[in-house]
Amino acid sequence: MDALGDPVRRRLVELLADGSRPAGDLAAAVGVEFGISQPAASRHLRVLREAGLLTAEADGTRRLYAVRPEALDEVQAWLGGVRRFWDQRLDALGTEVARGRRERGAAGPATAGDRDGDGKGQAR
Amino acid sequence: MDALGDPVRRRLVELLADGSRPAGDLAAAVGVEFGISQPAASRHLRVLREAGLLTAEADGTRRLYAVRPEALDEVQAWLGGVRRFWDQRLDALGTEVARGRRERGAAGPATAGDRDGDGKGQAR
DNA sequence: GGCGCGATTAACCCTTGCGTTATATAACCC
DNA sequence: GGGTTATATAACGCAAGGGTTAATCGCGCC
Repeated sequence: MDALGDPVRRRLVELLADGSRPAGDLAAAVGVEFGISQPAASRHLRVLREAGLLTAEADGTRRLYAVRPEALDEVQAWLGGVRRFWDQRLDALGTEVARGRRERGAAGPATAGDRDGDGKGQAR
Repeated sequence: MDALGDPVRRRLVELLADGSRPAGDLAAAVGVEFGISQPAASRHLRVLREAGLLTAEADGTRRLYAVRPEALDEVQAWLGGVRRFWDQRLDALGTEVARGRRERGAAGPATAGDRDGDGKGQAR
């Protein structure tokens, strides 16, 4: 999660949200968006790889990067741990916010659906 | 989310997961855990506050800190956006995939560097 | 009012991290 | 083999972040 503290790296992960892409592709994207060079992007990829967030698969002369879902599970698990208290508190208020949340495990795999809006009437 | 890139700050958020606590309390906790001084902790709190992750409420001579749930919503939203692709992929294959993936990793945990064949069809 | 305590801010140092340019490695193509 | 392309590494400078100690602010208390 330390690796996600950098906007460039977050962007790289975002770019890989829809599937794997070659390093050069990614480097070009963040290069134009952040104005950084190819080696810089390469090192960001390295950091993400070593942090376990991405995987690199050699494909001829290219390297295909992809996100490692398990890593995202860990992030989500951490987030869930922190949110537990507040979520149940909102529950007690009778809000339906947490209605959709039925994660039974710590890092429930089926997590896509439990995203609700933040329309909580926290009048505080 | 940049603010969460620091382990001390993540720990502070964790400490506030169960409710609000005074600054001195938090400073003592991370102070003993990370071996940092009280002013250092105070500045971390400041960063988190300015990042919108925490709120501070004056209580006499103390300052009660608490997490701001909306901020966590944003993080979760980002995560959801990135996970969309794989989640729907897992959904399509059924939840068994996640379980099967786990069982297949019986020989070795699939958390470290185990890149199992996630035959991803290029969605581009 | 003066004092003590909790907390933040100021001033400063020093390490970390990110950026750059230049160079190395490796696969493909002729 | 020689050249080209794709990616990674090396070497290095510089700005930023985080740590410390010392000083400041605010509030409660005697």
